[in-house]
Amino acid sequence: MRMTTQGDYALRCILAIAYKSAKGPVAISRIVEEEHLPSDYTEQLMMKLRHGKLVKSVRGVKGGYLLNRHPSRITLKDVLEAVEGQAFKVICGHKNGRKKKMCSGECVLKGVWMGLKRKIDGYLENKTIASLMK
Amino acid sequence: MRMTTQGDYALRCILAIAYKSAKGPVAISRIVEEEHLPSDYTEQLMMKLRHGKLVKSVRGVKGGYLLNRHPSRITLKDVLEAVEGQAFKVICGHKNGRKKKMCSGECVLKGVWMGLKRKIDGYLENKTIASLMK
DNA sequence: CGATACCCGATGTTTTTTGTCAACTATAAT
DNA sequence: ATTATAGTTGACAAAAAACATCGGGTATCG
Repeated sequence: MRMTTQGDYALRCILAIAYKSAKGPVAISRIVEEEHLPSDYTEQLMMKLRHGKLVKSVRGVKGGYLLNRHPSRITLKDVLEAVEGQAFKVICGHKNGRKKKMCSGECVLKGVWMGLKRKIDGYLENKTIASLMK
Repeated sequence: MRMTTQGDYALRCILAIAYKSAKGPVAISRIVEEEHLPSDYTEQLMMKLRHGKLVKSVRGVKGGYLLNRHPSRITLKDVLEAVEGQAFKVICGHKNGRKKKMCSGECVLKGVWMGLKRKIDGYLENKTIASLMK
């Protein structure tokens, strides 16, 4: 099990915007410089955050990104889901010949993994961008 | 964030051995058939479990694997660490030009990720093979 | 000795993750 | 209006991780 840099990057971006958007939109170029992130990749992530309604964009000169709601109403889970689909993906199953066969109800492990997922989701739901800013 | 099939497979194997080793060692061939796992790959995983001292092997005809300690003393974390190094790997950092620069102390996110790691490890430490057998 | 089953290193394939590129559109400032 | 800035979009490429296979070994039982 491992985390992805995607999630880490996305959180850095959101956090940077939360801190610096008081006087207008924050441009990707600025985030990228200050956080030392790969610029085109970051752009993609910002797109996902926008599609996930976590940020809104302003185009043109002086443009950039703003948070779409108050930092206290954006959880880490929201951010990770926006860029990764799910904060934690359970892949419980095995190959049976050629086709993948997912676990059925009787599978003990499925329960374990889902329990873990709940734990992880719970942790991430209870941390907001605002809570990281203190 | 996602889990790996490796971890899932390894747990299935350990569980299968726990259930079936009463009358002697359990062969990989048997586990592989009953659990529908890829056989050579499973062999690799069993090797890792052996190096991690979770199982012991018996060679030759009628050979196979046995648990190296009581199911109640093998946690899921033990198993995952044996095959994956760490149950949950934190990759907190970013590229700065060419060289990777890891987070320093001031990094807020590092704390978040480490907190999550603790949560995950805790969950996995508190589940034993025995507890899955009920 | 022969059949079984673990041992082990090397190699190959697939998928996911990470990163790059180029052409486009909207906006502000001049 | 023109130009520079900055987001939009989709396709592509590289790297890493995960998943899997292969082949030649060694130990043990019958």
